[in-house]
Amino acid sequence: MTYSIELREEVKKIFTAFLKQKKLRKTPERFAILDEIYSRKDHFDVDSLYISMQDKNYRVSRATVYNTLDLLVECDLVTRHQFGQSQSQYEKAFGFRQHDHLICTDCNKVVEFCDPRIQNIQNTVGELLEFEVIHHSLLFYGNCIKKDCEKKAK
Amino acid sequence: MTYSIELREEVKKIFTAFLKQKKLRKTPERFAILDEIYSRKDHFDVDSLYISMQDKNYRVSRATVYNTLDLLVECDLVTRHQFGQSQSQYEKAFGFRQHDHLICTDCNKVVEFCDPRIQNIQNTVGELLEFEVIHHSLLFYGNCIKKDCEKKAK
DNA sequence: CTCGGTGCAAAGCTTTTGCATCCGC
DNA sequence: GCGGATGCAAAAGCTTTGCACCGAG
Repeated sequence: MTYSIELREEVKKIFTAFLKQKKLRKTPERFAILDEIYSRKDHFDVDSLYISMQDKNYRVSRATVYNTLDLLVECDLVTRHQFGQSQSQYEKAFGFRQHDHLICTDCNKVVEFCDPRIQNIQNTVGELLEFEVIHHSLLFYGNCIKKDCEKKAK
Repeated sequence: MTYSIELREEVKKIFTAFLKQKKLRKTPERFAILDEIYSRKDHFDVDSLYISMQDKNYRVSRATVYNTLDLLVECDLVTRHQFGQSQSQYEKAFGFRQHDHLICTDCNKVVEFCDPRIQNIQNTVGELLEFEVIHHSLLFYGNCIKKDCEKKAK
């Protein structure tokens, strides 16, 4: 759909502007990684992103993936999450409304939700404790009820 | 203060009951680790806990610390947090009201706060998405305003 | 006495770093 | 052409695992 293509063009412009402002180079690797991320629907970890790119015969090193992800997080095109304990999860962040996550501790499924009341809490807390809150992370952990939840074997 | 001692006794009873129920052994190491955790005021990571115990001439291995922490998390006497990206942070969890955290991205200071409205959100979301929410983690990231915040050198 | 728990060190995994080469500017 | 960026592999950090020995039940 054209919407998606327009979005990806806009995202490229934002990244280009960011790189220019930071006096960094517009390398093909950086844009290939950005493109791959925005072609994905969901959360992903570094390794699956890396492997996807290998599969498409676009050879980038893990080091470059990590490096580029840092830049994309810095310019708010990508969000970093810490759902489990081990590796970081990432997610595209532009053009999608802010949301939080519900994690099933049995099947590890991640479901998104959105509740405007979080903003109120953020405002209250920031004011009360004299903090300027930039962003937040709200995770609910629990179990799917009557859903296709299959407990993962340990 | 006596309160604290009573609390620690109660915590030991809970852990003992948990171990019994799970048919696990009540080893001195396990209780030494529990005791060390409940003598601490704040959040801590595995390594600082390990070092504290070495300093007090109580020799436990890192493996035992990890193992015991897993048990303590399982029986809800300890909470595991993922504030940054690297290692897990832990915190005693019994006898202290549930709270969430505000993290300064400049100086890494962690401040606690408590807002009952989170419970409402949890209820709504759980009902709406048919999840049984067991626990949550709400993190606000931002900067201290007019406080003793010193940007950490990179 | 049994077998779960511990300590130690080695292995595992994710992420970072060093260095030679490459290429955007 | 210069200096930043990449790729590769090696190193670093946190956590887990394997194995022999120890000690709680």
